[in-house]
Amino acid sequence: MTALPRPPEPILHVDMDAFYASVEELKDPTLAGRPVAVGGSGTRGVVMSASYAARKYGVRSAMPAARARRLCQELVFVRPDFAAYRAYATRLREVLLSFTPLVEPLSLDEAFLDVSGATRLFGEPALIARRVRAKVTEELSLTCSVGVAPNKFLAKMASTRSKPDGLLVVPATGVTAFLHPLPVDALWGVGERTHETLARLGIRTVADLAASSERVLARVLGEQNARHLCELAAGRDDRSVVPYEAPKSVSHEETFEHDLVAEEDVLRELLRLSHRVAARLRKDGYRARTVVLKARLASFTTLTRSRTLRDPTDLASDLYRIVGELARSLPGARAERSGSFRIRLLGVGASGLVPAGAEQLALVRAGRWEDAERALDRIEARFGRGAALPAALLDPGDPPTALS
DNA sequence: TCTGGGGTCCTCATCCTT
DNA sequence: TCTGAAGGATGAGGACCC
Repeated sequence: MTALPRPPEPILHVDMDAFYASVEELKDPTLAGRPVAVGGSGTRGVVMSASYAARKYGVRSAMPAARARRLCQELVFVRPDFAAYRAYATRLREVLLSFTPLVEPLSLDEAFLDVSGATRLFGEPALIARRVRAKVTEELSLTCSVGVAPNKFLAKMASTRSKPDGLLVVPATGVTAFLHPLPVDALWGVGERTHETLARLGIRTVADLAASSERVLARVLGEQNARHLCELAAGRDDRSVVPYEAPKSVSHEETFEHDLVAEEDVLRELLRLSHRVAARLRKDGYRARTVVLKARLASFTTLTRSRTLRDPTDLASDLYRIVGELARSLPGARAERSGSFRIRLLGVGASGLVPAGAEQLALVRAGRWEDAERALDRIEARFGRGAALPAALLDPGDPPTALS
């Protein structure tokens, strides 16, 4: 059997419609058709996902919760349930893998597919896209939008333009006609800042960008960005669909309902975040060489500090020791007790990841800490997060709780 | 208007080694 | 031994994505 030639539009981008909000509507059918926003818990929240009924009022993701409430009085706010979203994402992945093994998840709710090897079995890419949409609806009771195009960037642009519940094919012969009339900020990678910069140069559409000099763009955007944007404006993107990529970093961060002022509060939160990051590293089988502290002050200034270790670690005690030192060295940290150093967000990150098995022979580790933290992992695996905590994270007012 | 959480990638500055 | 250039590693910050 001879292989079929590679089709001119072999890449699909599958994007679920209002994913988190739609899952919430499935969990609670009384929400169906009502304006729903996921996120926005507390006074400092933002909207993570809005149902299409909410979008009619102008509610958008990343919008502050207070503003969303002003736009839509009947808006129903739901706390995010990531366990449910992950469960649906797993089912979505199974559906996509039933068409091709070349599935590259981009986030919980979207993925690229390279279907060039699947046409003999399932037909032309556009037909595969229709089948994917039907099967997603059948298996998950959710809708998705699909873009079909010669490359990943164009497929992504196509799915965005087809939302909600749509399908758009960008033929290899129609790339310029599809791309050039679009506003330049429709391009992947052009956010608010770049949009402003381009507008100052009189660049408003993709056609304007395509007609611009790369040297002029490089002066204002940097060489790499300029080259990248010129490639996109021409519809070129040679990245292939990569089914699995190892993570490059792991982090946890939290914005507090009330700013932290006292040093002991900051350290307690750092300890908690260190345990979450370390548990994640151990669960995924990585150790980190670089430890990162992130702090956002009340002024919204964000500071990051990092330190690279000689020996990689997956222990919270190591992460905590380092982020604690980094926190104490922040400018203004000494003024904490006077109340002038207020922290709205703290984050702990780990990068420079290496597989945990790769350097175990080189390790002479503090055995007791490692044993203790692995015991915490086992208890959490059995009884859920927070079932066991380091003593420093217990509220002194809490009575001891028995596991039942 | 008042800004989440978890990521990736890029730029620029600085330090260190060759 | 000193000096300067080049290049890699590291650290900080910013922009962007969903």
